[in-house]
Amino acid sequence: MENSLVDSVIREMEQAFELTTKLQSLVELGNYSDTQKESARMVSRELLQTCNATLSMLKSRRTNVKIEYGSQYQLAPREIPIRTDRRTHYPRKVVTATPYSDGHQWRKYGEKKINGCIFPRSYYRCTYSEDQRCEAKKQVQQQDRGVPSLFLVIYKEEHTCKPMAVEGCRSFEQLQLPGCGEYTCNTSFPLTQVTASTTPPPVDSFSLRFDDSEDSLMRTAVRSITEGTIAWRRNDKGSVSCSELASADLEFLESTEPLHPSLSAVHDVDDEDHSPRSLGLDTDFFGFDLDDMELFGTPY
DNA sequence: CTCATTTGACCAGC
DNA sequence: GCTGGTCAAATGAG
Repeated sequence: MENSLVDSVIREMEQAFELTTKLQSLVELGNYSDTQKESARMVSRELLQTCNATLSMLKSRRTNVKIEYGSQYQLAPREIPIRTDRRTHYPRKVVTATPYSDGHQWRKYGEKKINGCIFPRSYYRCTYSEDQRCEAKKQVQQQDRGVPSLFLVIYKEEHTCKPMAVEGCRSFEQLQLPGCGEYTCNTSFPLTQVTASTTPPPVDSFSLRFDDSEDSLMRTAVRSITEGTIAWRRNDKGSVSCSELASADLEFLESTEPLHPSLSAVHDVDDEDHSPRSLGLDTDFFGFDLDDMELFGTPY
């Protein structure tokens, strides 16, 4: 695809991304039943997922295309820093509600009843263990307690394979919240997915919402962003990307389990009309790292 | 027919 | 001998 056309499609998709986020906010604020809100949430998540997947594909294509000097849509390819996993120590223990959707493909090779546990332990190895000599393995064991069901996942050995795209899987750039635990976060967000095609309004605060699937309550933690904690980058086309948010201490206003699978990271902003709106990034947590007390998930 | 899962057998470490 | 991890034949789904 021609580079300028790719850029045009990217801008349209970014617009769709932003509009979906806006729609999501409107639904949350609107006078709808819980069922209607849940349905809307599901649809908007699907939309954001689709936008994100399309954007990822387009951007990866664009970076491979030589940008012609003087092109109408000349844009420096946005650098999307490839985050290396700091959790390189193995085995790595994770408690998650979604043990089977971690972005990799696994093949089960055994199951064992473990002493003192109600549920058996399942043993998986990477689907590409033979094809690509990938040594990655994991053990999955449902916890005896926990509603909804929680699973202890022990990862052994790092993936060395290059997995094929899995239908329905989200992009795997990780959104990490180092130091999470006791409902207090010291965040360092690689918010590379948050973009806005319009001139950015000033950012006033940053909030995290845990979408509690148990009682459908939205619990919010809000903390003002202090000087120097956020880096909004504008380019000469007026688009903006938030690349990093460092050292914003967050404390949750209400006690809630940190293990629920959905989290929204929302930047509350005021635009020129001083009407609040949000630039959002939703994340499905698929794990809670017991070793590092670290939440991680995938933005979409 | 192919491939993934299931499940009992086997093995190593303690 | 017990326990946890892996193997491999049987089974099932598509």
